[in-house]
Amino acid sequence: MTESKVPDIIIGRMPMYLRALTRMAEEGKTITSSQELGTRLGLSSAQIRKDLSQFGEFGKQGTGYNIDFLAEQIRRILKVDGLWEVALIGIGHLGTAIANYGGFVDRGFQVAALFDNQPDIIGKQIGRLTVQPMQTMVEEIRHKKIRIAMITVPAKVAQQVADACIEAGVRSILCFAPTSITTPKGVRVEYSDPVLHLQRMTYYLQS
Amino acid sequence: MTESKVPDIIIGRMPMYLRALTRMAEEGKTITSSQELGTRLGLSSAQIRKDLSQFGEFGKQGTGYNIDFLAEQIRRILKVDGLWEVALIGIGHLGTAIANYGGFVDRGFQVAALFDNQPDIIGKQIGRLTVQPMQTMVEEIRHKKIRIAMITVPAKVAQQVADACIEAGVRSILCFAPTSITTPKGVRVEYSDPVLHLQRMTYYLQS
DNA sequence: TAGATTGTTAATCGATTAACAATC
DNA sequence: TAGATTGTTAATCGATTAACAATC
Repeated sequence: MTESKVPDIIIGRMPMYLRALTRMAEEGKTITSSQELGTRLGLSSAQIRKDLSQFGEFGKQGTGYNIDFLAEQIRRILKVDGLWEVALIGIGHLGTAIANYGGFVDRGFQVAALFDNQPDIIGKQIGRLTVQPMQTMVEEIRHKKIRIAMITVPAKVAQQVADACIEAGVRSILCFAPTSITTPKGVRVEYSDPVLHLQRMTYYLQS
Repeated sequence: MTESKVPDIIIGRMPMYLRALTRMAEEGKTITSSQELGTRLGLSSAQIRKDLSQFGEFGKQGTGYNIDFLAEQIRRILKVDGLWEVALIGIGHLGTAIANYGGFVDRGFQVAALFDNQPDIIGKQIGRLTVQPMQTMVEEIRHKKIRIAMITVPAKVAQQVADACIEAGVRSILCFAPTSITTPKGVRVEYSDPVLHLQRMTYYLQS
C-alpha cells in the first residue's frame, strides 16, 4: 500500500547525486548536507531531501549525510553496486574512444563485447577485447546474458541494430546515433547526442 | 507585454524536434503531423503543438507541417542556422573522436580550435587543426571570439579549465567530464556523461 | 464537401518549494 | 545546551493533457 512508484524524474537525479558524492569523497570530505549538495548541483536543498526520502532515511538531524554511506545506498538503489556487462556496437572513432574509456568500471559497468560490420575493423584488438562481426552479435549477447547495449553506429542503421540487440535479450539501450529509436515496452532507451546539448544553449547566446 | 519567457524545458525539446524532422526529410518525407512527430519521439501530439505555438504558427489545419519549413524555423529559433565555432579542450581518446566527428557542421557547429597540455599531444594534427598548448588557450579563444567550449579533460581539472574558458569569453560549456562545474550567471553548462544515462536505466532492470 | 489537423483554452496532473516539528 | 539539519506536510507553482472551434 506504500508501494507507490518513484517518479522517473527522481530516478534521473539519483546518478547526479552519486556522482557529486563520489567527487566529494575524492576531495577527502566525509560529511555533507542537502544544502551543500544542492549548491553543487544547482538544486534546492528541499528537493534533495525530498528525493532521498523516497528511498529511506539516510541522514542525521543537525549533522547531515555521511558521504560514503549515502553513496553506497544510492549505488544499491540504482543497482550499480555490482558490475553490468555492456555490449558496444559500432567501433568507429567514437566506439573506439568508448571502448578505451577507463571510467566505466568503478561506476558499475564493463564493456564486455565489441561488434562492427566493416571488414577492416573486425578483428581489431582493443584492450582485452576483439571486435567481432555483426553476424555473431545476437548469439554472443544471448550467450553472455548481456542486458545493456551502447550503440555507436550511423543513424541510418541504429534502429535495426537496436532491434537485433533487443531480440538478443538487451533491455537497456544507450543510443549515440543522432536519431530516435522505437522499442517495445520493457526496453528503455536513453540518448547521448552532444549536438542536442549544444543546440539547447545557442538559443540563449546572443549571436 | 506578450514578452513571456519560453520555458527552458520547451527549449530543451526543440533540438529533438529538429533532429526528428531532419531524419524525416532524409527519408524523403515532405509533410508531417504533431501526431506522427509525437509517436516518433514518445510525446503527445498536444505537447508538440503547444511547444511549437510558443514561437508562431507553423502548420496548416487539416494538413500538418511542411518538414523543411518547420526545420528551418526551428533552426532560426535555436540560432543554429549559421555555424558556431567551438573550442575543444582535452585531446585524449574522447577529444580525438569528437575532433574527428563529421556530424557537427550540418547541425550548426564547427570545431575550430584544439587544446591540451600534454607535450606528446600538443602539435598533433587532426583534420585541418593542430593541437595547441593550454597556455595559448585564453588568448586564442578571445581572438577568435569563440563562445562555446567542449571540455573533455579529467574531472579533477574540469573546473579550472572551465574558469579559463569563461575568462576568455566562452558563454556555453558542454562538459564531458564526470563532474559538476559551477559558473557565473550568464554562462550555461550542459553535461554529457554516458554513465549517468546507464545508471538511470539499471534501476529498472531486474538484476 | 468531408475529413483531418492545427492552435488554444481550461482542467488536470505532478513537481517544487516553503516551512517547521523533530531531534541529533 | 544551542545550533544545525533532517524528513515531511501543505501550499504553490508549472507542465501536460483533453477537448474543440477554426479552417485548410
